[in-house]
Amino acid sequence: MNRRDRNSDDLELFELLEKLGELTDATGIPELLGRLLDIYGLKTVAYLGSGVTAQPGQSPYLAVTYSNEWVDHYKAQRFVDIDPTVQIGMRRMLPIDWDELDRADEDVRRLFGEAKEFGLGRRGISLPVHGQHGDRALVSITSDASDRDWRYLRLHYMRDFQMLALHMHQAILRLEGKTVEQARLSPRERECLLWVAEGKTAWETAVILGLSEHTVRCYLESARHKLGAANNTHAVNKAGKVGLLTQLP
Amino acid sequence: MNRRDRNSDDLELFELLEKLGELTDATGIPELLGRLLDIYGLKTVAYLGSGVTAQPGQSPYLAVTYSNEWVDHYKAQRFVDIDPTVQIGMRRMLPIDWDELDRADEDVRRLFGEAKEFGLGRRGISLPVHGQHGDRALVSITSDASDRDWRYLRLHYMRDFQMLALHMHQAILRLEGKTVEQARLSPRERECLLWVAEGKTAWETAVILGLSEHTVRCYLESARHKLGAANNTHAVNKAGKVGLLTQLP
DNA sequence: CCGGAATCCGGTGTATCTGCCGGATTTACG
DNA sequence: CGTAAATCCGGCAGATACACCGGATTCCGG
Repeated sequence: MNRRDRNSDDLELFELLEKLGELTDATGIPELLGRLLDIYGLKTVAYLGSGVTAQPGQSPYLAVTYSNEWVDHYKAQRFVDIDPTVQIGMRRMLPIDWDELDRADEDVRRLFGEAKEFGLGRRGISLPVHGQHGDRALVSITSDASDRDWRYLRLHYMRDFQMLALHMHQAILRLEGKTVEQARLSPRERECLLWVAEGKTAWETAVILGLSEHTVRCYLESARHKLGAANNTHAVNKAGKVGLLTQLP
Repeated sequence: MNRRDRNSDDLELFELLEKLGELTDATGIPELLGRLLDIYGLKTVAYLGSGVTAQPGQSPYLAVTYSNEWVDHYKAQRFVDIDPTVQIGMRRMLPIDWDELDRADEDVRRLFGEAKEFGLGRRGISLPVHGQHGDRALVSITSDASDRDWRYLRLHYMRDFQMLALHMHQAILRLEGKTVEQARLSPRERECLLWVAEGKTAWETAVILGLSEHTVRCYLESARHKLGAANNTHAVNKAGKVGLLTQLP
């Protein structure tokens, strides 16, 4: 693959980031992924998000340039359970080069073998993304670059896609409506909920804040109503997801 | 400031990342921060980490190139409570340019005014980092670049420091020996906790999962013990922070 | 073969939560 | 000047959570 001029790539990167921030619905995502393939000379790009949708226990969010055949085959074979890029990648912070993965397992070698047949590149990188409340994503790219090029390219891929992955995750969170309906809690309501989230009872919270237990209960009730929560546990979960409980040092 | 050759900067970046990965004790950090100032022509660099030490409720981890006077003054004035770079930066995913911050507040203007007197640059960016276990960090850089240069530089700073911030955080986690005592919940425990987090009662959860109410209570009790939580609310909060409620099966 | 973990089920007494009733003052905003 | 929101306080009945007691089978690895 020919190395392109760095600065022209840079411009395209920043334009793409801007586009990601301006997306208004999910239909634009495949086109953006396609442009990534062109700009960086990649074989495939994939986004796998977990905890980005509102409902629990939902299947993960998927946006890929893979063929439908590969996606179907992957699902049918339950590859996700053994795929080291997912199993390892989702449990670390730094990006990982697929060359570093352990391929001792028979099933794993089969996975990579079949992946190649379905059009994935020989080289790959997966970049983990960590959101604010347990939401996570994994952006994986593959390439057919030569060994010599790869040594050089992988570092630049890691750098650019670290940004791209983050912005992509943010965009998808936004599109999935995770950032809307930000309920506004009063300081006292937030404070009470904060201590309840730490496992304190209403009585303990009252002592901590120097209030009557009944007052604390009232604040909690109010907070539940504002958040549309069925109980304190639900309220803590909802508030936590939108960053209302992020207490600072 | 003169723009340096991109590729030479790139090499230095990747060397720095490697050095960060090889650090064996915290004494090497100030030197690394100093090199960042040289390489990127910055005025200051600062790392603020929360939840990186083993014990909870500890004071945040700080590694800065600021003068001691500024750090002392900042603490004495309790600036952290009003500092928008911290208040906003710690609550978002994407980096933020200090120019975008709201400076309507009188105290905020005083903060930025005094910061300049103590040697911080006129321009700044803060980059949030999210770890796997609810740990967070904020890497802030300042510069005295001209308006024209800044427009160009900020994007490249954001890109390089996105990586640097991540690796810096990872290095500090490693040096602080942050034990990954990630509680391991059984699938059933996780499932029960998931529905309780959605506001369901034990009885409702039992119906959803096709179990007896008592069994659900047992799983929840077990989950509480594993997580060291005082009650279900506490357990949901703890599990949510570390992604136990959103991760793949 | 044995220990541990995961999957299930039942009961009981007490603590806590939740919803709903009532009241109050202060502050901010149009 | 009225209205709304935030800050506080009290009580009560029923639902729910919590801890601690007991039991069971299955599966996996040492």
